[in-house]
Amino acid sequence: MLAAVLQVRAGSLQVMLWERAREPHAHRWSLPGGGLGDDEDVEASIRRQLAEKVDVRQLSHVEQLAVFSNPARVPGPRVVATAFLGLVPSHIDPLVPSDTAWHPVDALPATAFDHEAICRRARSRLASKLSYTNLGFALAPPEFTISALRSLYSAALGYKVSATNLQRVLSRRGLLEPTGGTVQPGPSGGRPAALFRFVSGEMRITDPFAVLRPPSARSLGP
Amino acid sequence: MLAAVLQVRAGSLQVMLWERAREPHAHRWSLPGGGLGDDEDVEASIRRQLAEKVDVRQLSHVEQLAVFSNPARVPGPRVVATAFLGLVPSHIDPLVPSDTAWHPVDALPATAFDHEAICRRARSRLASKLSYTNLGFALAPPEFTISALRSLYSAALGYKVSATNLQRVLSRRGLLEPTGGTVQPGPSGGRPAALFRFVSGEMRITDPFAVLRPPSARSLGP
DNA sequence: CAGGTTTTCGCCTAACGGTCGAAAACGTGG
DNA sequence: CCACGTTTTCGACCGTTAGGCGAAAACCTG
Repeated sequence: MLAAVLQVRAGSLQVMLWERAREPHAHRWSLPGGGLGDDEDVEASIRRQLAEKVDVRQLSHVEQLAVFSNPARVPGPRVVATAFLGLVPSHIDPLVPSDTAWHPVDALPATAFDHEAICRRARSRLASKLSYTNLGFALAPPEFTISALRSLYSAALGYKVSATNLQRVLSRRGLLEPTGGTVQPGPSGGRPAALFRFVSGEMRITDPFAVLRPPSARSLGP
Repeated sequence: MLAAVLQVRAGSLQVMLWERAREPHAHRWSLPGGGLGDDEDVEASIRRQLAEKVDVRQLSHVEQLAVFSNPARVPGPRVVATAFLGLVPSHIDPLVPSDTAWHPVDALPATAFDHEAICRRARSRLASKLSYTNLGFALAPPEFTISALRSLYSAALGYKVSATNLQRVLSRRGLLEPTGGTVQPGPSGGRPAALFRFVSGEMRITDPFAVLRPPSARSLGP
């Protein structure tokens, strides 16, 4: 039971790690996690484990990633880890214990065990799902401007995206909705930016390729 | 450690199940699987378990599906199951033990535990991946006609697909290649069908939405 | 009010998928 | 051996989508 909790912080995608005090792998950085209790499923368990590090109500999304089970992944007796991906919206700054800190995913410190591989999997899962789902809602605050959303996507994906296209694509899929409000421009001026929200907090997938879908089941309405 | 092994047989997507002889859930149908050994990872383990049912060399694809961990999913002490999706190409008819048989996924017999839910997950994963990867290679024989491929896709997806479109889409993505050979028409006549193959046996994904991809990283060639 | 900045919007083009119908290439029956 | 049915293949057309660009809108400062 391990979780890579990701958040866009200061313009880069970061992961929550804690520094191990004891062997094995003392002073290396490790993903939060722990053992499975008798009366809980893995989802409940990872939420319980994460509660020791952050307020779990701040987690906007949690999903299974994969099972890591190499017999040599940790020294000593074999430990099978079910890895999770967790997301925190960018407007929140969770209070974390003193042994815990955020690290940019493309500049990780020395990590324990196979946790770097798990982080890579989490990044890649997030990047994929940003493209064909509305998972962006889990990274973004309730309301945001298009340029703010653009920087979130850029940070999470690792490359620049076009604000024009981002807005058009998400709108056409029916995922984005204007709130009506606007935001005051910065000290350097500029047109006030309009505020948007994601239309629902549930996960919705836009079927990647309609390829061979029956005409009735097309992705969206007008 | 459980696997839903799927194959298109007689025009429908079917799953390999074995009939339980003993309690609990005697006479109900169950997915093959078993416990994890000390010196193997979960992939190796599920292949070892499946070897008791089929020749594992006939498995064209195996991947992790999800962890099923509801404390009440099986009676008695809690069992956490890592579920897998396995695929067998349609030209093979594996020899299976006498307690084992294939069942159409949309007409399952009485199943044991939560195995029906696992089958549903396997179906849905297969359907998704057929749309945005070249996973079709794992369902199809080495060479096939477009209409044969069309019926494979139709069976696996659960709805009719267009042969014209299937060929164009797969070709455009660079996944399909003509072998040059043709097939004799049936007794009722018709133009001889050309033979095709998938260009490589490895898994390749066609990125769903280029949405915000840098121009360089576009999906395909010329 | 002129110049700079940021956001928004419309237009153009290329690519993709859905559909249709014609043409190709075979068999069969008269 | 020729007309007909059958099956596959291919080209054409159309609507939708995404990428890119540039103009216009709306604000700031000096």
